[in-house]
Amino acid sequence: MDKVLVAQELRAAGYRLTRPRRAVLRVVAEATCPLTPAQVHEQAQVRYPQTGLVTVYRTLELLAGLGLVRRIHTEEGCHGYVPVAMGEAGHHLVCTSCHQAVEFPCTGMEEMLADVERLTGFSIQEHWLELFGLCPACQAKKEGSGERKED
Amino acid sequence: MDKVLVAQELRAAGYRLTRPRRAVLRVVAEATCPLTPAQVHEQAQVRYPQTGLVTVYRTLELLAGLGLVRRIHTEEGCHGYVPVAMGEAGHHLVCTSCHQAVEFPCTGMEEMLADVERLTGFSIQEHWLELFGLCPACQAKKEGSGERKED
DNA sequence: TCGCCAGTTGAAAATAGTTTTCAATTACTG
DNA sequence: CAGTAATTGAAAACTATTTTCAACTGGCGA
Repeated sequence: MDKVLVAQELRAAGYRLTRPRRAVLRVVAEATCPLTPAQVHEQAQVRYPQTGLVTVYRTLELLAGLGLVRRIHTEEGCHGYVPVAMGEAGHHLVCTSCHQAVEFPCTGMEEMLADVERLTGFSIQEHWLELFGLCPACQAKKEGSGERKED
Repeated sequence: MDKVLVAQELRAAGYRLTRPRRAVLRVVAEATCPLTPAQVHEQAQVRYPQTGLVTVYRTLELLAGLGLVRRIHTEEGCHGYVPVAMGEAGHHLVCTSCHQAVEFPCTGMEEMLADVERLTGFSIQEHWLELFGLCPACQAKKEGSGERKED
């Protein structure tokens, strides 16, 4: 998700492009794993030190409402935000060791949903799939350094 | 999930079977949709009025640790608990109108996971799939009474 | 360019959710 | 039935989030 584009969308929706918003925007856009509001705040202050935590909350809510970032729930840290590109279609694959999150090609989901609709009579509106596992780097790390670490 | 069996497992794990625990146990066992700690507390007080909220938290944590109830995250209400039977394998299908949650037959998940592992190099440990939609009853309700309601 | 002014901000206070502390209570054992 | 350690509830402590409000500022029009 390009930060400039996001900024334009903000403007287009009639919101001002302020310094703290820029900072928050950029932090989330560059995130590679879900960030809590507190983490976003900390990062945002690197770019614009006066940034207040309250503004971070407000901005994240705003961006989420516009669909420019995605709010997700994870086991540790209940509220997390990721760039839309990462959260699109409600899928993500999270490394349980380094916490990086990546998108993944999701094959066969349509059929599965159709099956479930057929079998249960529900009409499905949305789905949300999270996979947890070890990324290639962390797998290598564990094998390399003696199996012992459990994070 | 049979409440009696859960009670036995608790005992087997070396914990006492107290009145407030019984109450919490039973409430969660009979739940048909995810309950927040506060909701569990409210329900538990019907069965044992002195039940304290603190004990509810402690008991839910205990039961979750033993794998007797499952802690899940939903959009509204971040922490929710459901009977294991309902949360097994990390799937559930929730009605966005009446909030009932049901299990569903999950076809093709194995292959999908295998595909994702092949394509990303991750080794997947766990998955978690939530589907949101309208149950048959709520679909009928909406059609019947003039399309207007949005919950 | 300058000034206006509604949208936006940060600090502090308020609220909500969860955990810790601790003395009193209670389920289980003998 | 008594002893005792696990468990409890109330209150206090924390943490996360939202609201309030006076001060500030981005972007428009002159």
